[in-house]
Amino acid sequence: MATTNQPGGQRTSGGRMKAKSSRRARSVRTELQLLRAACWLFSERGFHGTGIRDIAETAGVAVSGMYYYAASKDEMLEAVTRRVMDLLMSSSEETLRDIDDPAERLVVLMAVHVAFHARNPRAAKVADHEFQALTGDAREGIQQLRDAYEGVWAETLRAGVRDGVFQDRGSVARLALLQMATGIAHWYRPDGELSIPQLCERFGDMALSLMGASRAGRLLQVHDLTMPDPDLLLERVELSIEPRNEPSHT
Amino acid sequence: MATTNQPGGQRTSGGRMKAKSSRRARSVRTELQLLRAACWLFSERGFHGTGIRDIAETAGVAVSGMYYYAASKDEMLEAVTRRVMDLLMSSSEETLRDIDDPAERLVVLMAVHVAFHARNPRAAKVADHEFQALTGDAREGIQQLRDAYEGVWAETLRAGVRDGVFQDRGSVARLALLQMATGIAHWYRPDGELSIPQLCERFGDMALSLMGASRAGRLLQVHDLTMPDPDLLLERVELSIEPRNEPSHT
DNA sequence: GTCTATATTACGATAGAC
DNA sequence: GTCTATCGTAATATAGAC
Repeated sequence: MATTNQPGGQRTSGGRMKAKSSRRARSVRTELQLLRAACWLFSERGFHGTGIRDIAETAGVAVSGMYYYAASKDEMLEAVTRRVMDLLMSSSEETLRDIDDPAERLVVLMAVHVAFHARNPRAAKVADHEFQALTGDAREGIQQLRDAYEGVWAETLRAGVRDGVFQDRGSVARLALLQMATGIAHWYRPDGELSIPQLCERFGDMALSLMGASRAGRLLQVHDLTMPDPDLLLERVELSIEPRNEPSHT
Repeated sequence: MATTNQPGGQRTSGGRMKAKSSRRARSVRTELQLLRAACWLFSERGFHGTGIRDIAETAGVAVSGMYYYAASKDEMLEAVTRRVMDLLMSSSEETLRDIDDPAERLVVLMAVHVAFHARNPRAAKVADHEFQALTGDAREGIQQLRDAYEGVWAETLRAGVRDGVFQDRGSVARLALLQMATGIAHWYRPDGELSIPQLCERFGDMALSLMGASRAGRLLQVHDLTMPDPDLLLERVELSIEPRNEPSHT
């Protein structure tokens, strides 16, 4: 997860802010603080509602210092969003590995999605709502990531319908499932009535209910299925740029 | 729905932009065009991403002409949002009148919510996502309307749980139900696979499934219940400020 | 790597003529 | 009621010293 920090080291990137052709090394710490500040502020005030002065001040650097790490405000938004989508995708695929049963795949997908959104609400909100402020290639790239992620859900639902485990509720079902879980980023609080594992189970149950999941004429519940280990799950959805506390600079 | 337009007429307001102590009358047509332009642009680019020049140009008036109708950009956002919440609330209450059964109340609430969001996606997006750009009293006022609306849902679910018709899934269920239907504003297209009445029925079924709605040991479906007349429903959710087509000025 | 200082444009809002 | 013209500020981004 940590990037190399050797002088002159070429980073292959893929989610990080663009490497300029500079001979100097970059401070990993500063880069992280900038992304965290951007993540926090974009989620709190929106992309257009956030000024580069706000980001720089929150991160504790001068405005021009920011431009050593990112070529523009847009690039910071892209960096935050791409990290979210990358981790969401990779943690899903990793957790789905070796699971074939459609019902189990659905509750796993839901558990990853729920855990991610509860654990990284700020970053998730940015990726879900602010990414549309991007334009051109950046937006297209993010859109492809989103499509790929939704594709995994679509395949899982289709397989379940084919096997007769799920009712066929069309693509509407996928959109409804994703939307209801994504909303968690807006209201989840660590001191709420449910812990993250409990939230995963409840949303798993709701997903199975919503798809009318049944086997041998009996309705399925999460309780009947094998769930991923909660600790492992929480570890997999850990995102480094999620702001840990309200920044004191503000 | 139409406001009086007599010179010097005092408007009691309640959702409209503030009446200044002006002796001149206001053009209802211009006011509507301004709100429509604001609605369109706020939904497309976000509140902070929209300039007053954009709004004025789209509405076909000079920038200063706008300020004859609204004291600030904030006030326009408040006006749009308040109209959304007012209509959502009033159409729900009207359609719920004389319906006591919790399961029927749930599918009616869902039908109104779905129809509203499919029919007025731009306005709904503004009310759902941009209202947080408001500050102070304006924000508090809108928040109260939202709380009141969610309260109707909460009561309905609680009654259903009390009667043993719904499973108890806590407040999480309410949030999930609202969220999944609200998402319609993001993806619904009039030329999609489902018409609005069909969408209402499908979401009604999903809501019943999600709540595990059953009576006499048999799972409930919308098909088993009385639904409001689709035409009447669509008429009730008609919002005057929803932009009808993409503005040509842009 | 990070800073101070500044260029340049866009923003929200207003004054005052008609 | 709607316009043209403009004010003052804040925005993004860059130049160049250290």
